[in-house]
Amino acid sequence: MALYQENDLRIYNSLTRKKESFEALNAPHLGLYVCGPTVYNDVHLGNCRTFISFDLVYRYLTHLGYKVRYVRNITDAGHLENDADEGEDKISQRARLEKLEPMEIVQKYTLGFHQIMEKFNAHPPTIEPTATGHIVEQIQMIEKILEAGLAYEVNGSVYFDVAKYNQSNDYGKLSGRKIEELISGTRELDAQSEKRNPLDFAIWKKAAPSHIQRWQSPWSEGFPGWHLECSVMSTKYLGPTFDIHGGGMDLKFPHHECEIAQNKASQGSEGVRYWMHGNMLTLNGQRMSKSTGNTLLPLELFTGNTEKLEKGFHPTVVRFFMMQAHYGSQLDFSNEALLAAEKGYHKLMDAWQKLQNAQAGSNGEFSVSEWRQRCYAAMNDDFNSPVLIAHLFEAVRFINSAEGAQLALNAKDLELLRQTFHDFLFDVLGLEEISESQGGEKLDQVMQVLIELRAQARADRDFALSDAIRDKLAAAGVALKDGKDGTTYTLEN
RNA sequence: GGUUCCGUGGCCGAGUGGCUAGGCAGGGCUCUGCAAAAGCUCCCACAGCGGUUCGAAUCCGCUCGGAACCUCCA
Repeated sequence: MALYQENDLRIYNSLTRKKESFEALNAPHLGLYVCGPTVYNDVHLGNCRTFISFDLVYRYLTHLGYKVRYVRNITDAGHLENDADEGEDKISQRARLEKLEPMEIVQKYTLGFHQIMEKFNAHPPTIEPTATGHIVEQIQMIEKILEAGLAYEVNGSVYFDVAKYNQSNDYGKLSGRKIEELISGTRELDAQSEKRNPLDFAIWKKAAPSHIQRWQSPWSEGFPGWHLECSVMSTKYLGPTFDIHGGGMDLKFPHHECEIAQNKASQGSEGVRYWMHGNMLTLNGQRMSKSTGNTLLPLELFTGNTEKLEKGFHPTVVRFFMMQAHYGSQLDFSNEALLAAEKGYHKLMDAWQKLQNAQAGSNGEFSVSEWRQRCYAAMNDDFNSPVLIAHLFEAVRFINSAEGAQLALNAKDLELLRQTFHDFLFDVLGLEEISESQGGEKLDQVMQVLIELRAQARADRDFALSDAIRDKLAAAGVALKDGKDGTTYTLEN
């Protein structure tokens, strides 16, 4: 029996605003779509949080035994900065600034994005389609929407007719908006616009003469609307109805709302059964955003090469920090919070080291099977990683309380504890052990020599010598810890 | 202005009606030659004001404060 059959996973569905029991459409197969980045710029930490959140989702679903097809797109077709008819798209703008071809920009920042996600130990999606690789399919979807009478062409551009769609559908159901309120909230439609209604959105845009990325279509030489690619690629790879669609909270409106409308208009079904939204990462209480410049780049964070931090942090520590908050909550980023997370991370990993070397004893108070159930219950409750981590720390306390290497567990329970701890720490949370010694085995051997010499000095009660060894090593960034089973060392990073 | 959400102990952050996570920091104790590490333990909080209830951080109302979205952004 697969794990997913014995676990009642509940997911907060943005569409219904409730936690719902998750039922896969075609178990064990499961379709997951996540909106990926627009690759015109370095990916910032806020972007990363969303992808790390959904990496947790992907990992847990996989752990439960689902065969997940995980699709995450790369937006590599330039889209306009705003709804104005003229203007330069972001990729072209960047290409001009860097004196590169648009596709060089795309390549450069796609590679950079992949490198960063790898550092965070985020699994790549199983399919990573690009918008420019699916122009034909996008044109086909536009044709279907036109056939359905829910779009209109003006001067080579095609717009989705939101008002008409809303006559028989509920535009705004995902984000809780009413079309009347949206209309009253918009500025007057300016005379230049080709749109019949300010809420209408472009699904094909005729390219201005200066626009570099352009494709031939039945309507004009131009480029697809931004919202279209996700509708097209999710249905192409996951089918007209699929399990989970994720993305950042900021994409709920209008992007995801438009996706629903496009799906319904082109195929009659809305496509997505469970909508999940990751919340924003804030910096100094404000959202990180490429356009406002309130950002922190992952590399700045890793190296500490920024005024916002005292020091650098290992990617897995940052990941741990993020895992200590629920994906649906806003998380504020600060130097202090990271320092606290770093210490907690080491405590967790030290316990894992001890657990690996632990030996079985006789059964005590700690019930591994009950504890294990609590770990699953935490994750089943809408991927509640902070509660899972709290449970892991319960196990840490138990592990640390052992006399010597022997735990108060029989061999079978010890193995179950080890296995469960490992599964959640590494497979589900996706944490990694920071390799302690960059010096590798050589350093380890040298350290063993020093530790033995110091142990001898202490046995001889030559504390001046033993303390000198300890102090000088500390000054060199190597901390000695005298435990019950001898001395170990850790390196400061 | 509209829509959504949040306000938890020194800090971060879970928790949707009673059983009051967890991490970091701080106090005490144990261990240790000393220190660190580790363990035990203490600090029992829920923006404010009303209301519902036998009982509320948790439900309702109001006030104050903050965030996201309503224009490209994860």
